Amino acid sequence: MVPRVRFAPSPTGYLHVGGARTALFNWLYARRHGGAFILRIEDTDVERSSAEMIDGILDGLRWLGLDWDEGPEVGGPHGPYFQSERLDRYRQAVGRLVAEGRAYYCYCTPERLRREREFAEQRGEAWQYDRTCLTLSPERIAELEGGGARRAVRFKVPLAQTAFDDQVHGRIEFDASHVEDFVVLRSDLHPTYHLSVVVDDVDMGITHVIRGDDHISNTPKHLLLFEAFGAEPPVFAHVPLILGADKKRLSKRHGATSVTEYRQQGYLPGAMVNFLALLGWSPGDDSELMPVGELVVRFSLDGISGGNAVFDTTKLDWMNGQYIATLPVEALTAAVDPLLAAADLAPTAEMIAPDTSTGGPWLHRLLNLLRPRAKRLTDFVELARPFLVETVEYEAEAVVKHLSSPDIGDHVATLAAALGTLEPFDEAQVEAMVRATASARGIKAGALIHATRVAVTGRTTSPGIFEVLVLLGKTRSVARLERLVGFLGRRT
RNA sequence: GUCCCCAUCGUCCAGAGGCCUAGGACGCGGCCCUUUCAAGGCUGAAACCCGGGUUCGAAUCCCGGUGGGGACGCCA
Repeated sequence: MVPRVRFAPSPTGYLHVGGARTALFNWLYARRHGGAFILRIEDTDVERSSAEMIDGILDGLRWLGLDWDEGPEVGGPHGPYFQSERLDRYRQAVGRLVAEGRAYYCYCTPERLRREREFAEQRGEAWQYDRTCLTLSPERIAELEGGGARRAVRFKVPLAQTAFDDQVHGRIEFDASHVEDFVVLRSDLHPTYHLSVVVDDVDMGITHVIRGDDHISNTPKHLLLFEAFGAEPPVFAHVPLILGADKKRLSKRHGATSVTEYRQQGYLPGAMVNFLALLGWSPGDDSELMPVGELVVRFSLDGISGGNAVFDTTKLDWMNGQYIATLPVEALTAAVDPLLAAADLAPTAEMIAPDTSTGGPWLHRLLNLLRPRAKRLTDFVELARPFLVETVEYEAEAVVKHLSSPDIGDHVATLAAALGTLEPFDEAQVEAMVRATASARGIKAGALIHATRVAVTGRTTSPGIFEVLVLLGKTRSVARLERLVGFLGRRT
């Protein structure tokens, strides 16, 4: 049997990291077993759904690389994949339930039900629908209908014991007496969630339902509906929830919760996928860094753990750094380029021109130098700034820390002169010259190096200074050293 | 309140009766490398929620407690 799984988001918000992980698990399962990953939009709540949210969710999935086999934009044999376009189907299914006596019309007003619930809550009790409308006399019904009363449809929950073998929790049993006669069709003729999921899962031939833990208590309702429709229920796997640092359900107040935000913050989709996969799942050994292809091969439902997981971005940062470290330089350049442009640091044509003598475009060499120092793509902007501006700004701290010695200007001037005639201008030669100059002037190499760093980057920190000098090239390096000499001269 | 799920280092996971003196990763401390910052290497501190069972033997099985989470809508 070819597995068919689905991700069924409700477009009432952006793609949440919890939703993204649910989608990922479904996708991994489908790809692992050569099955189909179906995307279905649960937009039956017209009040809260919007086209903008749908686009956001689709974008988020695409960014993560979770492609769907059936669903919006790609279509498929079981469409439509928007629940808002399947209303007739739901009404038909409900009609069948009513005809078979498995469901009944309910004329109770939402106000009355709400009051009942509030009373019960005040008494510290749970309240279940009292089945008022199950036993209405034909006369009373005629009266209500004649009066134009709005009616919803409720499922008549049978006296039963429901049970299922959850793939992550094992056997879970529920007594249906704890389930009230829930509404399946609202008075505005829109189906409720419970009805539409089951109808669609049956229609779309879903074999495995992988969803959040919060749906465990809904499962009995769904099981009852599958039974009422005479359909075989799918296999269920309820994955634990993602919590914030305070162990509360992850929400806005914990910081970024949508994948779009993480994208904007400079995270790589591969890192995000790897990180999310490890939240609540493990391959069974100590593997951590697994590209998506490996995740696909190793994914299994029984590797999903039962407890909730705290979303800790510290580890995500580390993982992102690992992915940045190994990203092909072309891809890295493409990812960083728009960020540089946005910061008014757009690389020039010469910077990206192929350079056979040095093994690659100048920009590639720069990014490779910066790479181990970046945790997020956005870090590259500040890291690269000194290399992409014409004149660097000297940070006050750097000036105080490394340019206080009275003779430092002379030392730098000497170095500038020496480097100006250096040939070839490569790392070994530059290093030898810097050290020789320091030695000849009777100062520590470190002192000269620090001053040089301030001259060429304006900062106290940078990649290795010899690499930096070579990358900048002789002309620019010397010019920057000389400019510092001028700066110091003016200062004193 | 009722029902359900869960419970190993601060965090994410490994562990499915003896392999556990409880392993890995992030983070944190130290050391090394070193011109700075990173990266990298080595290393240290850090946990089986509590109480009863079962068993020759329990982190692993059972029961209870406690704690955390979830669900109880004409939301999904």
